[in-house]
Amino acid sequence: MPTIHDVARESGVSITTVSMVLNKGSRPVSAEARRRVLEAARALNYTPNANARALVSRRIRSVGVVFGTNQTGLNLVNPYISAVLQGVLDAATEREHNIGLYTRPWRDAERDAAAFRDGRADGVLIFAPVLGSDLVPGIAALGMPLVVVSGPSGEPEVPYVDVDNAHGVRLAVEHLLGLGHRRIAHLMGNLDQANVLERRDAFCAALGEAGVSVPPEYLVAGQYNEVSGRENTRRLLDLPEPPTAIFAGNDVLAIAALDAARERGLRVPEDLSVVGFDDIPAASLVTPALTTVFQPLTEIGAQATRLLIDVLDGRPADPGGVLLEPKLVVRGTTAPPPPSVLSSP
Amino acid sequence: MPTIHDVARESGVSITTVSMVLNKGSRPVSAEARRRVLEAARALNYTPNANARALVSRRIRSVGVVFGTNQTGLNLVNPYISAVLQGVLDAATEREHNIGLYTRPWRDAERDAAAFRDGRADGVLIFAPVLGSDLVPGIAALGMPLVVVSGPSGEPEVPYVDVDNAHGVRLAVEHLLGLGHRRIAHLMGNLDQANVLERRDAFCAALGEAGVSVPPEYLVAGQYNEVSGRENTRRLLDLPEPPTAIFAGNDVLAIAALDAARERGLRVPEDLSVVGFDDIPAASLVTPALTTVFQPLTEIGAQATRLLIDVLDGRPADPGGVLLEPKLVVRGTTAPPPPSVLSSP
DNA sequence: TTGTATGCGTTATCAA
DNA sequence: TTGATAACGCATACAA
Repeated sequence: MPTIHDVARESGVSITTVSMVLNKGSRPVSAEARRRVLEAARALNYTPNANARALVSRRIRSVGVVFGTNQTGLNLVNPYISAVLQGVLDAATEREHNIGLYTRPWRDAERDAAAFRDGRADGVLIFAPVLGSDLVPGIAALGMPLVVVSGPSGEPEVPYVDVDNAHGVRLAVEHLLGLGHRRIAHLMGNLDQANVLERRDAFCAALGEAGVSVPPEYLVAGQYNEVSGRENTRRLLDLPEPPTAIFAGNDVLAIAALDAARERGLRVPEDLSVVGFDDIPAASLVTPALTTVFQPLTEIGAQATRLLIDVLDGRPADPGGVLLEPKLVVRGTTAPPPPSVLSSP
Repeated sequence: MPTIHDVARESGVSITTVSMVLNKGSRPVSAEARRRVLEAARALNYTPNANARALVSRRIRSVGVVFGTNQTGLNLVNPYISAVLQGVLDAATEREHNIGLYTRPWRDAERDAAAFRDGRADGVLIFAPVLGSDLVPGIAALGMPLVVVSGPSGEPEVPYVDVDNAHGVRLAVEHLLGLGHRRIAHLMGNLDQANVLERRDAFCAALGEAGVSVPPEYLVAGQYNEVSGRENTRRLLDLPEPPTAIFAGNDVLAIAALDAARERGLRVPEDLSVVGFDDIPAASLVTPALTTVFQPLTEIGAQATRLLIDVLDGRPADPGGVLLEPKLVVRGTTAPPPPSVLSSP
């Protein structure tokens, strides 16, 4: 592989000059020297070695991606994750950075945080860290530039980008309330995720303000997957006083709820209304199409990435978090509750 | 950031010894020295700098990912791509390699191939290169280890991993033939992709062997997206003698066909049968659920990655390609053709 | 306008 | 069993 020395020799100049022209350095280079360098570089198919360059410049122009939920590993098939990663990719491309995916499993910050400071990336994006994990403070303490994507960072100095969960939930609940629903249940993911708690609290708050009480059995926790969604929906429908509407913590859960309802012979939206969260591609494919809260996943990934690269470039980031606005997308799974219920005691 | 020198000083040994114990080097180290080094390394939160290491060892334990269709950029939201990338991720994790996503736009090999040899990755995975692109031969000519994912490499020395397209198509066509269909159309993606050509050829061959002729207007090319799928399906349904079954080149096209059929008031599968290809998650979510040809996307990504890392580790890869087996998944969009058609001339 | 020399943090070679 | 020291390929301070 050709090195800067080869280019220098070939073009009859010093390696400094080669470096200067290839890096658009500030120092003056004669037109002739420049021409020769460029020609030689092209002839030799020369590309600077990023590692050598990083070693001296302390910058490699790559952003690292770390997955907060290390237990399960990254799941790109999860449309939520891939949409966010797409945003990261877009922004990184636009700012001329590569992306590095850290694959090494980690357990705790004490032991593993330092591994993310191995020089492969200039800064790190942490995807949806689980609540109570010490990874974020651990990496931050090492002085590694850090931004949290899809979740609060928990640390005042660590910026984060997320959707405004409280606002999104409010949109969903108010929609259901407006249709006349009063018996509204909430299908939740795992309580070790911050967004699950945020959505639950916002759910209770929104209903509370409307003077609607939430029986504890209407709040069902589980996982953000189909199996959990189906089981918990069945549980809900088996209640002596089943809900007339279900607000699911995400679309996967909502789609599972659709399935479970159908299995029970309930028509959606006539007998049961369902609202999701995320607006993943599948939401518009199911029948009837899912009413859901859209969150700008790609934009969340992109903003977090821009924020991180700003920090890397020495532009200080505003402390605190950035909350992007969700949007209610009304489709076919919501309608007024059945009359029988309206007139019941 | 602590360096190997800090660890050496802290533990009272030379950097050579530190390097030896941290890399499980072959040379003997006293138990006492080893203990002290380990202790110091942990106390200092030391992590070896991957760039410095790569510079001398010429190995960084990262695999690069390059997207063959550079025009549109990577689209992770495309479930096809994300499933393959997931497999890459799994295999890289298992073999203790990181993943680097190359984001720089490229045009032609002559100008851009060398950029992938910048030392950030030891070898490169090219995703679905477009037909006629000189990128694969270009990178290969530079001596960079290379494996093509989801597509033929076109070069005898460059290994590739893909699904057995011909077999998959045969499964689909034989299923439709077995149901009694004779008027079968094929919705295609862009003809600049190898798999599109392979599927088309296999389609014609399978029907030909069964003695069924394929009128040219039954072969419609477009793009692998919904808009194209919908338009081309309408075109097909508007034919004087419309098909009774549509074999779509991928699931996105098939789902679009479902939509277009519904729009025309046709019932699926009673009036029209539809078969897809890929078995993306959405395939089982649509109503009725899509009959399709499953391809092991994640496994394709994983095998390609293992192949590449084998090469990097000095284990020579078998030349040629690896073709993984598809599987027919019969769901709700296929049935015998309507009787009126059977009895028509 | 240009070149020489130093150091970035490692691994590996040599000598002890 | 251990320690100097020379690369690795590059950017840059210093010198000319």
